[in-house]
Amino acid sequence: MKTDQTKSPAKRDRILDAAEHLFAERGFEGVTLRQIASKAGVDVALANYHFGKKDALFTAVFQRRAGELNSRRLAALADAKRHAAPQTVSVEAIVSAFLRPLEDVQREGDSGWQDYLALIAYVNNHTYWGQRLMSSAFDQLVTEFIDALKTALPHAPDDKIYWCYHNLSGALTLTLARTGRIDRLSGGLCRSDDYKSAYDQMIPFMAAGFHDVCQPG
Amino acid sequence: MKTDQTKSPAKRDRILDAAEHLFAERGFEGVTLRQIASKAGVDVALANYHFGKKDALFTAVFQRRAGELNSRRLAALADAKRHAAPQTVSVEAIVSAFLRPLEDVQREGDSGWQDYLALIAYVNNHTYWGQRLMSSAFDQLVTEFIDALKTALPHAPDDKIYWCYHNLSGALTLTLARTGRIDRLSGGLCRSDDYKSAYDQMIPFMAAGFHDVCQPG
DNA sequence: CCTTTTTTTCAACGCTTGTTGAATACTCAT
DNA sequence: ATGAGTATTCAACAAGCGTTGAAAAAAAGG
Repeated sequence: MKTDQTKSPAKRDRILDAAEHLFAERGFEGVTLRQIASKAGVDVALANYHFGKKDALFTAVFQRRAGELNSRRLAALADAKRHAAPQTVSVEAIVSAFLRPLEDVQREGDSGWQDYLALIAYVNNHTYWGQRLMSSAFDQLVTEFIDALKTALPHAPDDKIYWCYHNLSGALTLTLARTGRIDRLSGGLCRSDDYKSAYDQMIPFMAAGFHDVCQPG
Repeated sequence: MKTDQTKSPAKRDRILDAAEHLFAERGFEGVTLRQIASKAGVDVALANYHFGKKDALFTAVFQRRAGELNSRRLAALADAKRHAAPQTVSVEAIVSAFLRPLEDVQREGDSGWQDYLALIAYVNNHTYWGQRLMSSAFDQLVTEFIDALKTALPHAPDDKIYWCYHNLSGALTLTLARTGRIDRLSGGLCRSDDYKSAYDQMIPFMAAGFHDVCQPG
């Protein structure tokens, strides 16, 4: 059997799932291969057989779901453009296309997606080697969304668009991390795992911020 | 000599400085005590003598500057209230009081403050044990700012206030992390270490978001 | 100057880590 | 059934980890 992706046995995926969960919770150096193997119910050496070094396993986990996430977001952006035609798509619709696919995948029940999104948060905030992974996986997609924002805000200078996207990305990252901090601060009134409420308020919040910062005056 | 805080020798502080820098860059498990000792120019065992276990060293680093930061922010908030009196202080002034002290300490040249703020970003995004540190150091301060926001937005339900603060906190956290991602996305147009630009746009952005989400209708 | 206390280094401990090569179990086409 | 190819385990390695107790150096006190 050649390295056939479709016929890969279950244990390979169990390793990816276990690594996804643990890496998202405790970071790259915070997890040992033995913890991953134990959670996956396999021997330590198996991770090395399938993925090589620990770095490569982390990269494999990070890239596994990136393609599908990008597809869903691009489809949402295309939908928004189609619905708006022949007018240009609004900032709110662009932000919504950026965020709602995240809510969708989390709502489909697969807890792996929740782990994956938390892993994105970890990588995105990581100074040292996280940015290489972020760029390779998401730069192309982000550029498409930023281009759409430039079209929706034709009077805005580019640097303001980027800074506004930075705000959006930061707030989103903290949401994906699900740290439980808002639960504690609010005395249980808000919950970190309540994605719907998070996005329901984040979309108009960000749209208002974009418009205020990027207004012509 | 009893444990006299004021007469502590220089090597103790050098350990804190080195740990601050390395922990902020690579996280708790990503740094070894030997790396810290090497950067500080001392023996490995000295960290243990002064601070005990590795966890305690991390906690000491995190708490070292928390008090002064809280003082500066509280003073800024009090200033804003005084200037607004007898009217209530605006959302924009509250957000500004929350953010500008960060710009101040970074501008004073001490590179340790930059490391410390990046360390806050690391801890704030850490699911597993970061929240205990965040709460013990900053919950009281944040509650004061949120109370001020509730006063400035009397018609807003509490949960919306908390979600809006979550957005602010997330964007700020990504700023403090200085990952260099905005530099890459913008092709050098924006720079992660340009705090002034970051806050100049973040303050009106966040104020607009608060007002939009929390408006009565 | 001698004694006491604090600071710093030295040397090493026991343990865990990522990684590997060889041995075993499994899969499946013929 | 057999045998080639893949998947998985086993056992162990060298390296590096956090931590420690005792020795040495420095500082303080009278």
